[in-house]
Amino acid sequence: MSMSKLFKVATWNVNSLKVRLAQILEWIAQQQPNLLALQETKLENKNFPLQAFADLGYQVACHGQKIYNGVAIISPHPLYDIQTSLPNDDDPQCRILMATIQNIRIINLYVPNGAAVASEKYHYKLHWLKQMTDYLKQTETHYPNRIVLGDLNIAPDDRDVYGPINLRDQILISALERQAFAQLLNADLQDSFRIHHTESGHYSWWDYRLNAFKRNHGFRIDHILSSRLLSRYCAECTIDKTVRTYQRPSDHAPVIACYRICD
DNA sequence: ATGGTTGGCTTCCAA
Repeated sequence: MSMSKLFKVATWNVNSLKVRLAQILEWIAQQQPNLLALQETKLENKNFPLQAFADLGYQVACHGQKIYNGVAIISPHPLYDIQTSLPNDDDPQCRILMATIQNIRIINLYVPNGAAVASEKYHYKLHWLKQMTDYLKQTETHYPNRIVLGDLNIAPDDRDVYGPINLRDQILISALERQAFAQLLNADLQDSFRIHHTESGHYSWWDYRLNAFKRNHGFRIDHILSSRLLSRYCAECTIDKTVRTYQRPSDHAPVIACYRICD
């Protein structure tokens, strides 16, 4: 008889770790994830509150800068082979953090937002995604157990956005972005949320403006993608929408996936 | 109709 345990993985764009620290610590204490990937920490590594996480039994790998961006991986397990950029990449923006945990290669991404279709930032986003996709395809066979997660800043199809007709071809849902997302999935990755849910209306981000959360005007842009081998063991994937109702919330809610892995 | 909110350490930029 083979024994398995649940390995709980989460991703959360916290929009400033400093502002959200108490919420994050409380959430970890409640959820006890085996892995939490954070984006938009907006914090230099030297200012990361390591001790607060150590007090909960968690260790941290972080890759941050002042004002913008910043990613971190929080886990009770040892973190191996940490990488903070793609090979031969000189991008000064802190958007990538990779580590191996429990024999699973974890790739935490804060994909560029893109600002507006056809803008300079939009082209940077598409170029960035192309570089990442090429890397993921090149390294596909090295990591049969792989999870790519984070704020991917793309709503993959019309089920993932509140007003697909009115918002057609806007940022986060434009045809080229969706094409880039599909290319990313071609690197042996499956959308864990869509393994378990096929219906529309589930979102992970709601704009702070215009009562978007109250009206459920959201986008599903935060994702947990896993290699096909690992996807077979994905038991569930949910979005913790309650977090968005907290006082002074991040504009994103955490996405959680659980995998049955062998002892 | 193209609105308005949040975070950072700015006199605006990014989301």
